[in-house]
Amino acid sequence: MVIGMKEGGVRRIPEATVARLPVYLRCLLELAGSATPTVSSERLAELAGVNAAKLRKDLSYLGSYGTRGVGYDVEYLLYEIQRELGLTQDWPVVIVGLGNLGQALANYRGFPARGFRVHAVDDLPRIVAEHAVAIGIIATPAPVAQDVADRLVAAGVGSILNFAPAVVTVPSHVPLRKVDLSIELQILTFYQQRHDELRRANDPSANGPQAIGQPVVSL
Amino acid sequence: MVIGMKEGGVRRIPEATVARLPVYLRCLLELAGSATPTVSSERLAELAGVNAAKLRKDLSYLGSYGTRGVGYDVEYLLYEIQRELGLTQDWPVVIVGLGNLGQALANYRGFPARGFRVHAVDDLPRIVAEHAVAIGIIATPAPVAQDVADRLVAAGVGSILNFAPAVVTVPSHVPLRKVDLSIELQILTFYQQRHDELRRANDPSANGPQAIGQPVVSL
DNA sequence: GCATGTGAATAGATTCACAGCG
DNA sequence: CGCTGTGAATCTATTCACATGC
Repeated sequence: MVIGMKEGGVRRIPEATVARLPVYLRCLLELAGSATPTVSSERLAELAGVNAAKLRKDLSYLGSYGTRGVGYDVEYLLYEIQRELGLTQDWPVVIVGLGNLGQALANYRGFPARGFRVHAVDDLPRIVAEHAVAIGIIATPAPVAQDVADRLVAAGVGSILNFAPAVVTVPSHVPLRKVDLSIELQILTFYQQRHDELRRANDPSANGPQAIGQPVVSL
Repeated sequence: MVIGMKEGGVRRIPEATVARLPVYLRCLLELAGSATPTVSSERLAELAGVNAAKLRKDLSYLGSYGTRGVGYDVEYLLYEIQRELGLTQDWPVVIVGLGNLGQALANYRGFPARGFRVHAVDDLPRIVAEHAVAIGIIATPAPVAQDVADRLVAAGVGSILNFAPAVVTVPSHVPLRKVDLSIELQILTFYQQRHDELRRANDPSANGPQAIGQPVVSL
C-alpha cells in the first residue's frame, strides 16, 4: 500500500479544516524561512493562533505526517499541505475589475504576479479557454457583480471568488466564496457595541461612541 | 415591559448568526430600495442565499419581529438589525496603510467616507483619543502588521480588523478579525482541485491545469 | 390558512484525555 | 519519556417539523 494515496473513497476533509490549512501553511513558510527543521503541534498551533488538539486533528485528516515524541518535519508538512491545497500546480486566474481593489489583489503577496495582462471584458470567453482559467475573481462595483459572475460562468470558469459587496448566485456546480469588507467591519461593530455596553454597565460615567468621521492614518 | 429591551442577562446571539446579520441587512436594504413593504422568511432567505429555517432562527435571537401569516416588515426589521449590529451609531475608524488596499477600503461602499484625513502613524495615540476611535484596520504589508497592531492596542483601539497576510496577536480583550485574500483563494484551489480530480476520474482525457500566468481582465 | 417562532433531532466542529509509537 | 493521533465527550450550528397566533 502506498502512503499518501487516496484509496477507494475520497478522504473527506471538514470545511473548517480546509479553511485553516492556508494559515498553517503560512506559519510553516515562516518556520522554513528561519531554517527550523521540526515543529511541535504545540508550537505550530501557537503561531497559527489555534488550539494544539485542533491542529493535530486537522493534520490527521491529511495523513500521519508527524513523528511521535518529535513533532512535524517542517519541509515535509509544508509540501503535503501545499499539495493538498492544490498549490503545487499553477492556477491561472482572471481578476475582473481594475479599481483599487483589483490592483490590491493583483499585488497581494501570495499571488505570483507572473504574466499579468489587461484585456477587455468581452474577451473573457477566449481568455478563459486559451489559458484554462479555473478561478475568476470579481473585484468590480456591486451593481455589475451578478453580470460579471454570469459572464465568468458562461466563459467556463470553474470557481469564483467575489469581493463585490453584493449577493451573487451561480449554478450549484460552481464553488463560490465571498469576501465582504464591510460585512467584516459590521461584525466587529457588533462585538464592539457589546463590549461598550458591558463597560458602561459597570461604569455609568463612561462615554459612548461620538459621531465623528473616519480618519485615515498612513504608515 | 418595554419591547426590545435586554432584560437581566444579555441575550446571547450565536457567532454564526452575527456573521449573517450583515447579509440580511444588505438584502433588506435592496428590498427597501424597491419599496417592498413586507417579506417572507422564504423570500428573504432566497435573497440572502440561506435556508429559510436558519433565517427564522437567526432572527428569533433578536426578538419576535415578524407577523405570523404575513412575514416581516422590511423597514422595521432593517432598523432592528442595524441597531443590533450597532450601526445606528457612528464608529470612527482608523485605517493604517494607504496602499491600494487601504484606498480600496476607504472607498468601499458601506464605509461612509465622511471626514477622511491623512495623518502620520506617530499621531495614532492622539487621534484615537481625540476621535474616540473604536476600530483599527490594518491594511499594511505583512512585515509591519504586528507592529501596527501593537500600536493600535497601545493607542486604545477597541477592536481590530486585519487585512495584512500575517498572523497577528493581540491581548485577549481586543476582538480581532482577519480577512486574508490569498487564504480565500487557496481555499478555492482546494475545492477546484477536488472538482478537477473527480472530472478526470470520469473522463480520463480531460486536461489538468496548465502552468500559465494570471491574466487580468478589466471591465 | 399561512408564515412565524421554536423545541427536538441531527449534523458538524472543538476539546478532552489518553493510548500508542518513536 | 514526549508528542502524535484519535476515540469519546462536549459544545455549537443547522435542519426538521409543527404548535402558535395573526
